[in-house]
Formats: sequence, C-alpha cells, structure tokens
Amino acid sequence: MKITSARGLADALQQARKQQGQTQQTIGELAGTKQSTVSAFETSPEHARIETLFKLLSALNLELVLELRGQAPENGSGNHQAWDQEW
Amino acid sequence: MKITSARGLADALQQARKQQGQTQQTIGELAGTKQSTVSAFETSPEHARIETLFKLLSALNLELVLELRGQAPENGSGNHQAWDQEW
DNA sequence: TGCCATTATCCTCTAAAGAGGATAGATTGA
DNA sequence: TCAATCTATCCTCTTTAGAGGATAATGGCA
Repeated sequence: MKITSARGLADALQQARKQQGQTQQTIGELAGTKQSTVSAFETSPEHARIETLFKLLSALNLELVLELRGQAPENGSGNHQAWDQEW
Repeated sequence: MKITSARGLADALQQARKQQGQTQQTIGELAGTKQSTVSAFETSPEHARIETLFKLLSALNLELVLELRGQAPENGSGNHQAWDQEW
C-alpha cells in the first residue's frame, strides 16, 4: 500500500483492521486508547497525533516503510539494517 | 527503512532531509510550515500531527508503505493498485 | 421489525500543536 | 576566532486531541 495522504493512511488502517476482524473497540483496547479515538482517526486522520498512529500500527501489527515517491521498492530480501544509502 | 516508532520516523525524515541537502527552513517552506515546526517534529515526533507528517513527506518527495511487521516486502514490481488482498 | 453490535458524537477538562513572530544557542567553515 | 548558517526555544493566541465517561446513530441479522 503506497500512502501519500492522511486519508489514504486512514483508509489503509481501517481496511487492515477489518481484514483482521477487529472492531474499533478491540483495537482501541489493544492500542491503549479509546474507541472514539480510533473512530476519530479513521474519520479525520489529519488531526490525529503521530503517537496515536503508532499505537494503532502496533495494535494492527503493521509497520511503515519510507520510500522515494514513485520508486520501485528496492526489495532484495537483503534487509539492510545499515542506516545509509537508503535513498 | 522499516519504521515502528515515532522516534524512528523522525530519524528517517531527518536523514532524508540531510541527504537531500535541505535545511529545516527550506523544508518548512516547501511543506508550508514553520522551521520551528520541522524542528519540533524531528525532536518530539509523538506530539506532532499526522497532517504535519504528510506535509513533510511531500516536501521530501517520500511516500509511506504499510507492511505487516516482520514481513518480507512482497516486491514483484507488479505494482498492485488494487485495493485488496494486500495483507 | 426488533436487537445487538458497531461506529459516530458529545460533555468537560487538561495539555499542547502550530501559526505569527523572533531570538538564543549551537555548528561549521573561512 | 569571527561570522554566517542552522537548529532549538520562547511569547501569545487560537484551536483541538484525547482522556474519562456516556449516549446517539447506524448497520446487520435473525
């Protein structure tokens, strides 16, 4: 999932949540936040905090990857921990 | 860059910025925000807004990808726009 | 058509983001 | 070592996220 907007992010998280058969309530509990906060995030992600994003990512067992826009993922299975030459 | 925390995100953005030879000032201008906001983001990302994140991603020409944690990127160059079966 | 589950809203309060605007501190290079 | 650049802070003000806590709307299903 390539994400370039808050809306796209919210949609992706919502879809992941549903695919995992979770409700806003259960995810909220896993994330240590309120159901209403999950709802707000899915509805108006722009106004949510980064902190909330990572709580949700953790609850959904997801992680982020940063890529240059329009770049083909440099795959390689060779997972470079190395902190350079990435872009 | 696999990102699983606000700190990691801030570090990655800062590194991308430096690699692009940009200052907080120039990125702030590109992003339509203040240099002090860029500084705050790099220093305490948890408290920043998702909105600010996407302003910065845009200014840095970066995009996000969501992946299941610990999953090898399903590369394939076959870029599936299709909005399903992603996880 | 009712019920139950799920999501959206709302109240109050506290903490704080980010804008405008500006300076203190730190970094780096000549 | 001095000056130019870059980053961290700070002031004020307005807006709002999210907590605690709870109810209104919706959605689905039998």
